[in-house]
Amino acid sequence: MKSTIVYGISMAVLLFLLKWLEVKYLIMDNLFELYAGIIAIVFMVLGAWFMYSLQQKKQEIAEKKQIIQNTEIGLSQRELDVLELMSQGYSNQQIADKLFLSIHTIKTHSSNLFLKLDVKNRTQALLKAKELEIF
Amino acid sequence: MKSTIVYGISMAVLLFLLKWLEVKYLIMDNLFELYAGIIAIVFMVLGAWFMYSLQQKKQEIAEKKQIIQNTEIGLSQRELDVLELMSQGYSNQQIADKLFLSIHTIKTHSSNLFLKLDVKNRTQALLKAKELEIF
DNA sequence: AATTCGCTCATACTTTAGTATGAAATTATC
DNA sequence: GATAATTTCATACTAAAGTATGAGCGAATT
Repeated sequence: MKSTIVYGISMAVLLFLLKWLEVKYLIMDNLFELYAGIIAIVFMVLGAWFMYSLQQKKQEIAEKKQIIQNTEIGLSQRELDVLELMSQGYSNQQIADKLFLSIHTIKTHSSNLFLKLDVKNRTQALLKAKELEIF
Repeated sequence: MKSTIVYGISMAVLLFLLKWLEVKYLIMDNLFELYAGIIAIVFMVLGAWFMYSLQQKKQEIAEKKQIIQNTEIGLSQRELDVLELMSQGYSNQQIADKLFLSIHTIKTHSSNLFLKLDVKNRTQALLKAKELEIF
């Protein structure tokens, strides 16, 4: 979508430049180097911009993947909350304090998400979350 | 260093193209669009290439940082061994089995590397190791 | 209305992790 | 060769993590 627009714009700019040159270069032949330089700069920027937008797309695709995998595993919202804090290195007690819950609740969510992720402890859960690109 | 060379080459290419054009465009005026297109393409590629090499440099700098920090923290070989297995989600007992050591030794190394990394538990150690890009 | 699901909390228990301390053997390092 | 750092193991302890089970509540679904 966006790349098509950019392509159209760049083509328009090129044609505009060429037409402008067609009119002018009979009068000022010696300024050709300047025009060539302008074209070079414009398209150098365009090239850089294309590279940039290409990587932006890569990121978007990666983010979409995350969402799909997130929903497929079937972690509930609270389980995701706990997993996120867990992945940041917090203890159960710290997670309980942050979420205003009892440590018992955190342990329940922990055990449940361990089952869903098919892991034995929080370290493995962290690795699995990273592997599945949940965050 | 490398960027200077690339800059020189690109300037040389530009000058070559311009000189070539100077000679030719008296004979074939109507092919100017072609030359402009060639310049555009060449510099588009150059722009993309610059963007690419710019990110390569970023990576190199990051990698150098890793090495410096690795050596500055001063983890011993055994501590690194334990940290590596720890970062792969293994329990102390499993690490002991893999390294043919007692679980007591693993705990000693663990405590020591926690002090050196300034962390409280293995989850935080894992994050720190990732942050410092030890592996 | 009944059922399912997610969230919460609790008790009781087992297992694992982590700390403190000491000590002996090995290996670098000066 | 003496000193310092590393590696290994041990005991004893505290703290945290993890499991099993049950139960109450509310919201959504059938």
